[in-house]
Amino acid sequence: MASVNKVILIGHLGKDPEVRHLEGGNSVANFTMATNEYYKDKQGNRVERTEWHTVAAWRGLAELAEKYLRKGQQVYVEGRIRTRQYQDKDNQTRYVTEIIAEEISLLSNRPATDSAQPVVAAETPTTFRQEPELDQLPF
Amino acid sequence: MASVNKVILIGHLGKDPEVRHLEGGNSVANFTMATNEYYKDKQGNRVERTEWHTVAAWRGLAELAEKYLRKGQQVYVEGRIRTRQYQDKDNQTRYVTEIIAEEISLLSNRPATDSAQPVVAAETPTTFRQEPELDQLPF
Amino acid sequence: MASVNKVILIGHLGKDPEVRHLEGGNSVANFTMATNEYYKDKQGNRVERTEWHTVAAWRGLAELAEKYLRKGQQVYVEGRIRTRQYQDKDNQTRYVTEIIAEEISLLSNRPATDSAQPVVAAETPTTFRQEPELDQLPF
Amino acid sequence: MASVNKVILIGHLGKDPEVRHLEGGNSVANFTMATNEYYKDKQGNRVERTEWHTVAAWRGLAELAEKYLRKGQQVYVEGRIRTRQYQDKDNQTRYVTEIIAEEISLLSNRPATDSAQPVVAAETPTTFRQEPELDQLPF
DNA sequence: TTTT
DNA sequence: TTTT
Repeated sequence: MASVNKVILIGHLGKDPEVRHLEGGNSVANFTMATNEYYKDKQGNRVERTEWHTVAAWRGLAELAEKYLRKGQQVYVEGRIRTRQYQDKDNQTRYVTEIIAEEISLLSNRPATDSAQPVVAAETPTTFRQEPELDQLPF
Repeated sequence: MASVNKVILIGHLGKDPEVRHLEGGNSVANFTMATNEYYKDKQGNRVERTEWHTVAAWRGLAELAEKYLRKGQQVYVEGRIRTRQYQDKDNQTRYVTEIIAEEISLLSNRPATDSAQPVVAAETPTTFRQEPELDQLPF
Repeated sequence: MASVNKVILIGHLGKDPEVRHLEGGNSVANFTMATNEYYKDKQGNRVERTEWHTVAAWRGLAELAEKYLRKGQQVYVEGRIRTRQYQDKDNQTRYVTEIIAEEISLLSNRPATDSAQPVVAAETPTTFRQEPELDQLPF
Repeated sequence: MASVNKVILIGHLGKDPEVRHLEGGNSVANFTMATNEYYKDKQGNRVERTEWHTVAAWRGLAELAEKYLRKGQQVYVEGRIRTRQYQDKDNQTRYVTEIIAEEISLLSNRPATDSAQPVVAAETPTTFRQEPELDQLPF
């Protein structure tokens, strides 16, 4: 029977997306997002913990991410968890967990202070969805 | 800026889907789903409350709902809330709130006792997504 | 077996919360939230549709809503769908669907232009959860 | 402003939960869950990919997980992503990503074939929530 | 590396 | 009745 693997994040981009164009014609944009948790320590002091998420946007979403996302923006990301394994330089198996984005929405328009111009014009679309891939079609 | 309107339901179908074919070529399947809440009343007794949800699946999803969903099945539905208004027979404005399905997954294969044959063959797809409509494309 | 009834909304408040104090000591805050959908009509024009959601926050969340939420703010609301029935003035049964809030987060600090002072100080908490009720405890 | 870090999984347990009792009185249950994706490869063949998720349930949820969860059961898990770093035996920094469970619901009652008796009696609660911790209280 |  |  079916399963569900869904992630919903709201946070700020830690850096501008980095886009790579792969052999075979695919492209992927990677960026990081911060979410914050707060708790009180044993002395009752407010403590903040930042969780950093690595997001990967493929194909059409990669291009939209490259065009519209900038460091510091507040975004909503919906996607799924994927853990890849690879061999490190010592030939040991390592794992990296990423969020594969399926939908990205802009929640704020404010770019990072070191980004020059306003990112998004007023009439710009603010929700982007991954076009359905073969692997999302019923079969 | 963007907004989000998302519903996630897991429950059992209250009846087989009813499909209507609209003028203009569109079709829509309607069914109901029950979710349950439990609480303790003031005497400490366990009380169960059933919430009934009306789900509408359009176009391609309507056909899949008609084909694969049966009363009693446990399903996962992801969608959005939509409230429509209409005039009742006394010409008063009334409102009805529905869940517009965007994804439906089968979590159990058990049909209602009054449904004759097994609903889903082993090799049947168990997750269905609405094909993207014009209103889901970035523009 | 268990069921799930979950709603996630991101949108702007249509009005300040209205708080009622019920006999029995309970309080409830009601407010509306807008979410927007876009689609292209048959002529290819961009059309916007606004969906209005009625949110109810009970007890502790009611007080936090009253204190921190204002018309125009962008908020994240997580909750569940509840449809109540009541008798209208002609003694006919009517239904109203609400979102019972379980978590509310402030995504923007900007109050409506007609709200006088800044709503939230820098050090203000920005995520509020409903304290667990009897009906949320395992039993 | 606030952020959101939410994960929703539906899948089957890969093994019985393993519970550790930590110094300081805390306990944690770890288990794995599988979710499946399907896609068609370039030859048009149906391919299945299994994603394995590591779930950690703390304190009260750990005890409930130990008592009610078994290999093979279908569960709904709601939680948040957490990546921890640690030093491996070669003193290199490594990362591991887990889902910290906040709610667990039983969707099926079927234990793994190698588990002896039925896991859950008919009247057993089937939804478990983490009791709110200090770090979940508004402050 | 974000944000308040 | 919100927002861009």
